[in-house]
Amino acid sequence: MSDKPISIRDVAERAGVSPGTVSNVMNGSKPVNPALAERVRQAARELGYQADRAAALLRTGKARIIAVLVPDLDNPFFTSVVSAVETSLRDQGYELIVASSNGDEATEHSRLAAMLAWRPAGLVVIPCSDDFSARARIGQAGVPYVIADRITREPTADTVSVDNEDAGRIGARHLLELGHRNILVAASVLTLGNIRERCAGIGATLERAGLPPPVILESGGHFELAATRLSQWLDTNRWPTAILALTNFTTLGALAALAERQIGIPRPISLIGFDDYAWMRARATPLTAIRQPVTEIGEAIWARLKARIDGDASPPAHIQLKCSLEIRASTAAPSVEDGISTGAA
Amino acid sequence: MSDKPISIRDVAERAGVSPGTVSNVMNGSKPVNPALAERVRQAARELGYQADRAAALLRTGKARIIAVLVPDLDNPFFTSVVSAVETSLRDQGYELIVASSNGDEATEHSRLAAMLAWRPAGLVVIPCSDDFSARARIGQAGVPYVIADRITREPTADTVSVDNEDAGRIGARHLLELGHRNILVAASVLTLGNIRERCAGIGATLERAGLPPPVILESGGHFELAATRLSQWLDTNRWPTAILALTNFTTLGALAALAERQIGIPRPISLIGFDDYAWMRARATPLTAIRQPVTEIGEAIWARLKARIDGDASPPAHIQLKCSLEIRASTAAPSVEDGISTGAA
DNA sequence: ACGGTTTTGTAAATCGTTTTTTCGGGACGA
DNA sequence: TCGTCCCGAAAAAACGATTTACAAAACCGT
Repeated sequence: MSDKPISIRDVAERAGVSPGTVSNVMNGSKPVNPALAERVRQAARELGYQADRAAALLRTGKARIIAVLVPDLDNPFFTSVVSAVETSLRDQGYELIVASSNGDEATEHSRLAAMLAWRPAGLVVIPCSDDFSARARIGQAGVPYVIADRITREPTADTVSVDNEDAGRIGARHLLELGHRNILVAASVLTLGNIRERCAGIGATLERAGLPPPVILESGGHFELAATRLSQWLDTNRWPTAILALTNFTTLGALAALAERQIGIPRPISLIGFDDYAWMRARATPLTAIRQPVTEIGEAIWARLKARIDGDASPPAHIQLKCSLEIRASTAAPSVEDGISTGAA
Repeated sequence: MSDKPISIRDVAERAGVSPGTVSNVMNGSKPVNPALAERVRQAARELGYQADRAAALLRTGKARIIAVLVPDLDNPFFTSVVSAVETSLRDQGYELIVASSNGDEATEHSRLAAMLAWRPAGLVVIPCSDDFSARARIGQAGVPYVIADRITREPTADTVSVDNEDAGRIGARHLLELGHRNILVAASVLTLGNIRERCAGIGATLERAGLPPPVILESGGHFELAATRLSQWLDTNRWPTAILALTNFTTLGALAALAERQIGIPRPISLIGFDDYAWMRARATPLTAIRQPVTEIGEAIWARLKARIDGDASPPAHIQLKCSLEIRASTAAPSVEDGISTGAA
């Protein structure tokens, strides 16, 4: 419709001042006469002036943009983190640009490069693999960044994640207290540090109770894969009395496998899910779940990133938030014939 | 680390050419001597040059940015659309900036204004209400845009949505064929055009079968609200033989209400869900569902938007994609005492 | 009243790219 | 051989905001 977007010049002309003054009024970088300022604001309002952010960015070199790179935009955990970050940013005049690496390292590199070309003020990345090789590229660009979720103690960068070992511990402890001794851990992919840490937490808890390490089934990244792997496993092994899922997709995989075989929950098999979504509650037997505090994760990411953007130069922080156990109906003491009915640990 | 990002000048100097030539090599806007071009490319590679997109944007006036505004980044339907769009954009050198209006009209306005300040090449918006008042603002900015999902035949803009009436019809027809005569429709909010259209499709189908209009329960936007409203309704009314949910949240609400009361599915109550997610399948009784083709929606949005960006000036198109019915175990003929066991329509 | 300091707004430089214009040399025709 | 045309590359202008440098005016104390 309107062919020419209105520039600062138009506003200046209308208010009878110079462009520089308009800029000062809008950003408050220099004091200006209140009367003039009002005239400028008036003119800006009348024309519907919106500063061209590209021009501002070019001059100042700092965009009010935060780039977020996640492995998968269809995974509700990742999107909920994005959502939480977006909520935090919103009021502070920042914009969010997102991209998905699709779990692919090459894509991760190229998407990262593309986003960095905008010279964003900050970067949030959930890497798609453990050795986050794109790190070098970020460092070179000199952009403040926070690594979330997957990598927990990168020495050169801030990280925000949950306390994965503890998450494993609380799940394992709960099952142990119920009397379970034969636990199957449904892990997604063991090449991911956070998954390994969750396993470690489980293993340590079992060991302290004088039990052998748990059976860990690496069931893959997506739902379908997890479902078939778990199905196969159940068909070829003696059933456990409990399954402990380590991601939301493996939780779904376990549910699917159990449902397909018409295996009851919590008997003969108890199930602990990971993450906490509405669909876990909207069931005949609501799922006991290890809840990650997604909102707090988002807030922590933004708090850290904002501090860095504002010049904080303290050594890299490694924030770990605690998961909580939401106890519901999908876990119970094992049936007598299955469980070794010694009391709780 | 490296304090100064490398500019086109650095590349030009290293290759012994002028900045303009470098630009021509990179964008292919003008032919250059192959030997020179290679030297330039070499230099660019060595320095790791990445054009500053802000500067490019300032000059050309068109950013390779697509802005997406959705009502809620925690609703998997919206994020799956975002994801599908992102996938389509990725290879074409566009970036995605997202914002959530949180279902709030004021926020919708302000977020929209903020995003438009980047002068994006295109805009995708899922409005948070029917009378999409922010439309004027977009028109003024002269940015090509596509309205998705909620508004189906805005006269002045391209729209992409599903064929909501048909979605209602296929759900109703399925239930009718099974013999259901007492159907509860779990709508979210009737102020939304797409929901009203789905209801209309259901109503029309029932009417054609000589049946009275269905009971429509407006159960609200989030899961919790839907769950309590449905619970209350079930406690105070005679039970239907089937529930037809019109959004993924109301599907969850219905599941929760039924589970809480230990009401069986599909008997005494059948349930049709809306959208199709893994959690609908990973159940003892997998859910019959009306599936929206999210990937196709995303692709259609991008196709339309890309055409507009490239100058297509044809009259506004209103693309409607068909939903499909995924028949699973949650629907069955009503029990004899409940259903009027006349054959299918 | 005067010199000096502090405000207050303007003019101009600047950011890094793209694009238009200019320029120089080689090719071609007469 | 000279003039013209053409081509490829360099030079310069432009984009729109911010910011520095600067000029003018106001203000201060002695």
